Amino acid sequence: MSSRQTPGSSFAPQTSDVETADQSADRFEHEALAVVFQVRERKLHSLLWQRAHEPFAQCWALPGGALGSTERLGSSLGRHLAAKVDLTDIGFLEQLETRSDVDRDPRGRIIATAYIALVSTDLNPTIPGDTAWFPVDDLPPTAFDHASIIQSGRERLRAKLTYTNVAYALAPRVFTIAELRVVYESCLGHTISSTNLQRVLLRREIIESTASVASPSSSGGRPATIYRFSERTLRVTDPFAAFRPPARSADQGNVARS
Amino acid sequence: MSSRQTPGSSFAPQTSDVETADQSADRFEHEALAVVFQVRERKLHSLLWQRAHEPFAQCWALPGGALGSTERLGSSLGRHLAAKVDLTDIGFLEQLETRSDVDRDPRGRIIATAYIALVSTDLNPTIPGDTAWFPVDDLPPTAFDHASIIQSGRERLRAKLTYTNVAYALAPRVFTIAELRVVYESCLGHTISSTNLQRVLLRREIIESTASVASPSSSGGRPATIYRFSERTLRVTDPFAAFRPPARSADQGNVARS
DNA sequence: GAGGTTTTCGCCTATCAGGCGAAAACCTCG
DNA sequence: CGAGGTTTTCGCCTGATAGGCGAAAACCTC
Repeated sequence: MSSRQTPGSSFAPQTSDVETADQSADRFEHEALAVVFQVRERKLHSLLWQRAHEPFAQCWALPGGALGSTERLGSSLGRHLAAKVDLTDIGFLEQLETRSDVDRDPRGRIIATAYIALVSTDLNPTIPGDTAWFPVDDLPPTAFDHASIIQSGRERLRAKLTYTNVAYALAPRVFTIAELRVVYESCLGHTISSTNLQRVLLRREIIESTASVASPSSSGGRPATIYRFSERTLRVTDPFAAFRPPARSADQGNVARS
Repeated sequence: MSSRQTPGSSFAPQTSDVETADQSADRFEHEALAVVFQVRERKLHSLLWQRAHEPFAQCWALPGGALGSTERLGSSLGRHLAAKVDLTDIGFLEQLETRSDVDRDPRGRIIATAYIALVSTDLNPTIPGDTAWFPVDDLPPTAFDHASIIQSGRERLRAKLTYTNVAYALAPRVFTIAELRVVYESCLGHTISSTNLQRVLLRREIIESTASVASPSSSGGRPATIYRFSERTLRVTDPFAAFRPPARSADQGNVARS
């Protein structure tokens, strides 16, 4: 995460000035990669693609591809994903990090910018024969630095679940608390109580109940209320950060005053 | 922050396969940029560099430079910074984001990866004549998309101050609460009480008191205790995220169904 | 020593996460 | 149709944390 370093060592100032960087600039191949997350069978999965040739033949790699000269990284990734998966809509796409290690690719110098993509649990896109979903806790042999990128993605997702409403992109449009609980548990990697999940998300106004209730399953039990996300765009709902700005100006009358 | 987009539109699947991306790959110039933050005179400043030639002549730009073929982005940035500023040590350097807009640079296609660099308040590096510190709230005309990058950096810094100990890279090695307060207020953009600042940082064990006290200033007043940061590497001290793992200290709460 | 200044500490409150158990609302089986 | 089981939902409680306010501490100058 925190890529620290010690530039204390004196770098030899180069003769080339930034102003004249265009004289004979190095150029690099650049690829966009996607860590596509989806919760399947109570586990967080990532979409991988099996390489046919060297290097890393038979190993599994993140989907993505080379950046074209007329496109941005985001749309390049959308293009490559569309060519591989019939994902009509990816609920969330966010830049993760850029890897520039000189030897990260044996074929040569290729810089990679990774994105996080989230797919709703109610989608099951048809994928080519050389791609598959893998539980992030049980990955096959992976190519390049992709395992490390997936790990970065997991941590980012985990953190964002706790202080934003990103889960809207992982959960179906409507859901019960029990269903949403599976999504959160799969991503966070530990159990959470549905009681607390409901309370926190309702208090933060991340989710809201609809009028309808779920048809009770054959196992009996009280039918669950159907909920939906109040907003389907990323919102930071961080009621917990310290050092908040001073209390607002004259606030509107609070009702509950027992 | 949240780079959303709508990949719902159907991308035309391209004929080129990822496997054969090396047939005639596009190559791009790549530059590393630094948003160098320092608190000076109670305001958050950023180090900028005035361009002499077109495009954006006379405008101010982020320091940085072209990536070389044998270096990673991080060390490339260290090299360019060392050539421009005599910063013996930058306390913190973290990748921010990569900009790939096709027309972000009129000279041609240049991809830029921005970093955040933090400089301690007790340093006053000598800088070349064409560089200067500017308050981030009062920036001069800026070049390219650099103003927007600075904005991203501010938000990242602001967020990280509230749930990590990054402030160690902005504050001097030892300090009083009053001095540290200036750092926090400058970055956060609003006043905070020194009482609360001290309590929160002590409880989180981000800072610790030393034996010594400050020599009282001429204005009188009780001499302040000298504090230091307990650690000088990034640590997330987020006592506030929701959905924490169950309190069991014995077993790690895995998703194993109860 | 009196008065002013700055820091530090204790007391208090509000808010939030989270545990626990009871009540609600459904099922199936006898 | 009622008893017992299941799942969801809600209320009550606790503990931890952010933060406001004021008093006490520790220094200065006059």
